[in-house]
Formats: sequence, structure tokens, C-alpha cells
Amino acid sequence: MSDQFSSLPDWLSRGLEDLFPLSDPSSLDEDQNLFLKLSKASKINRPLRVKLGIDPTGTDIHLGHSIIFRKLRAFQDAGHKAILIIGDFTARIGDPTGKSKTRVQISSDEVEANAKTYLDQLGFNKPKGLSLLDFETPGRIEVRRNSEWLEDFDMTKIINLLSKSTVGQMLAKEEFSNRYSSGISIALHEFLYPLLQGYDSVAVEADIELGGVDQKFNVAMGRDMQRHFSQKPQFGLLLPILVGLDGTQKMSKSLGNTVGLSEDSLSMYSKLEKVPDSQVINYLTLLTECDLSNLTDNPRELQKFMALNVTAKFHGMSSAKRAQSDASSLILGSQNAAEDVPELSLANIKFPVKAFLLLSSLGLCSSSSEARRRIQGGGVRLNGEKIVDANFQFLDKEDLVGMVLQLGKKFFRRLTN
RNA sequence: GGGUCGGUGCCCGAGUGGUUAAUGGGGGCGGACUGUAAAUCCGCUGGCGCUGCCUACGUUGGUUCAAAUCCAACCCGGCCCA
Repeated sequence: MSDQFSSLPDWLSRGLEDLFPLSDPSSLDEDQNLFLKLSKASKINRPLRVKLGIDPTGTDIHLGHSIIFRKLRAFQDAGHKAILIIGDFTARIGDPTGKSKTRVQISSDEVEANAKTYLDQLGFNKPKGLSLLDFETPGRIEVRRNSEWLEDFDMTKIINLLSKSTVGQMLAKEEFSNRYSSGISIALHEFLYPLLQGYDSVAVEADIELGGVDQKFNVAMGRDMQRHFSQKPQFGLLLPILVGLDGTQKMSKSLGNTVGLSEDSLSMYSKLEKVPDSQVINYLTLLTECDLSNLTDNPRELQKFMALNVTAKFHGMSSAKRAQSDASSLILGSQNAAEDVPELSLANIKFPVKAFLLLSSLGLCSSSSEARRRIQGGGVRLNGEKIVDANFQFLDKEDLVGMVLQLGKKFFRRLTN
């Protein structure tokens, strides 16, 4: 698979799923041959404009999202310019991709708030060494909001845009055709989404657009739109969808199989070291720069190696190593050997308190019924000792301070004042 | 707009007047086992300071001692026709 990208530099081809147009490397047309385009860009010192659009519909970015940002970062590091489009307008329509029903439209206030947390997670205020994107080096990033050009589209423009595509084209999109043939409704405005995303490419004059494989249609639409508006069509670069912690489905918040970028190092490490074997190499490929040629063939060691290196990308190597040793101490029940267990304050708890109420008050369980269930299920421990009675009364805060509270296998918190 | 079928818990889907917080499957969570894996087995899977109470089968109203189940209107979706 990687031979088809063999003319491309390693930083670009690593983990790449699809590239179009993909022509034979001997082509002399720089609009057909990405390698040529790259070398010409560096020759005339014109950084390429590499577009990535995100819809600020949620608040948490997870590892699945990160692979595409990492690729964008690789372009930045190679001297190109990241064009990060905050889809503040399109977020209000909702990309039909992957959803079986029409997405709920969200308010512009929410969109703004989400956009801000996205930028924070991408490292807006962090040094480039620890951030996902390089916000530091001048000229390497341009953050745009698509409301800039979409907000005041009038009917004439909309009709013009609509006339550039056809029903047949839309129904060729897998998502639409699946829904259509299985009798799930498609609202007409959903057809607008690919067109608008395509128009974004026109607005920012993208040379390249990055996307997940599920974005193929939309990215291709960008090429169509650019042609219609007399621009050179962009290259489309598609990255694989990261499989989530369950090892089968894509990583997605609604499936609850994610690792969030802002998670503490212990949680991150703990989750990663139990990623199913089938995905470990994949994680290494997509989430690190580790050399893949000399890996141990012990699957357990490989998991740990991967978990360590991925955690290090976000927390630094020393913190990742501490997470690794803490994780094994905790699992062995030696709570005191662990140095870096995330803390949880008991400040808001009124004593005496029953065990189940403690869990729900701390926000660790979404309801007191759930808290009871978890205790009855035997999954809650204090310093390694199972809590058996949901109604057990803790009389005084001091009895709990300093202890490690464990929920299930991988969640640990040290209780503090 | 007309005809017709349908809307049940996270998802799929049974139930067509009363042992129904609602069969079954999937998913999820927890436990045993293990490599903190997979496979397997077992338990849990609406809410509430919970031996009890409350809210739930698209919405609202009605019939009835009793409604997811019957009736009416409305809302939403599929298909066929226009």
C-alpha cells in the first residue's frame, strides 16, 4: 500500500490512506503529481496552503482526531501553511457523514465556546514542542471561520452553488445512498453541506485538503468547486479513521471508546496499554513517529511501548514513564508506591456520607442508582479493598483523605481535602 | 395532497387490556480467568439518601377498577400515487 505513495517523503506518506489525484509519479503536471507540487513549492519558496476543516460541534478532541492534526503539523514542520477552518457556520447545518439521522443544529454561542476549547486542545497557548499544531512559528497557520464567507450567502449564490452538483452525484455518496436505500430520511439542506465545505476550499484557495477517509466525497467536492470557480483543484489527502479502544469501531465520543487529548497521563496510559493487539501497530503508526522496523514481538511489551510513546506525545516522556510505573503499582494494589495519581477533592462532600452518595456527589457516577449498582457489582475499591455495602457510612473526611479510590480496572483517584 | 405501513429503554426488536421497570438480542459496565488482551463463564444495565416511592412504550386528551396495548386528534418517518 505504501508503494503507491513511494515518491512522497516519509513524513507525508506515513499512515496515509488515500491520495488523489494519484497519477503515475513520472507525470510532469504539477497539478497531477503531488511530489512535483511539493518540490516546486520549495523551489519558488511558496508554502502550500493546506486546508483542514473542523466542525466545533463537541468539546473534546480525542486521539482519533489527532492523527489528522498530526499530519497537518507535519506539513507545518515541512514549511507549509496550515489553514485551519473552524466550521462555525457549517456546524450549524451538521455534516451528514456517519450519522444516521439529521444532526441537531446548535446555537452560535455554543459553536463559539466549542471553537475556543478546540483551539486550546490543539495547543493554542502551548509551546510547539507540546502542542499538536504549531501556533508559534510566524506564517505557519491561518485560522479562519467559514462564517466569514458563508454567513451572507444570498439566494443567488446559493442557487449558483446548488447548480454545480446533481442529485445523482449526491446519491453517489455512500452515506446518502445508504440512507436513501434503507429508507432513512435525508433532509434537503444536508445536500448543502458538501457544497459548502467544497466552497471553503475556494474561499481559502487551498492547495491540499486533509480529511478522514469518510471525507472523500466532500474533499472531492472541493476540487469540483474550485474548478467551477476557475481555481486549480486541490489535492485530497485522506487519513484513516482510528479504531477506538474497543478495537472494532471508530473512535468516537458517542461510542465511549476514546482517549481524550486533555486526559491526565495516568488515565491516558492506562487506557492505551489495554488497546487490543490488533490495533497496537496501527496506533504506533498513526500516533507516533516511532521506528516500526525493530519492534518486540511480545504483544504485552508492545502495548506498553505504544502506550508509553503515545502518552509521551502529550505529556512528555518523564511524565509518561511515571504513568507507566504508577499504573503497574496500582494494579498490583500497592497504592502507596504510585506517585502521580490524579487527585480528587472531597471539599464539597458533607460527612457523614454513605458510599454510594460519595460516588455520585463526586461526579464519578451519573446517578446514585448507578453508584449503588457499581458498588454492588464489586467494582469499587478503596486502597485496593472492595467496598461491599453501598450504604456504608464514612463518618469523617480524614478517614478518606490520602486513600486511592478505584472504579473498575482503570480509573484511580487519590482523595484529598 | 391521497393511500398505506410504522414510531417501545443506548440500539435492534417482542409484547395488542391486568403477575410489566416492560421477553430476547446487541452494545455498555462490573466480577472470575488472562497479558489490565482475546475467547469463555457469571452478574448488572430508568430515577430517587432505595425494605419503599416516582417517572416511563411519539404528543395530548378520552374509555376503563386497570392502558405500551382500545378510541380520537395531532406530530414525526418509510413506501406507493400525485
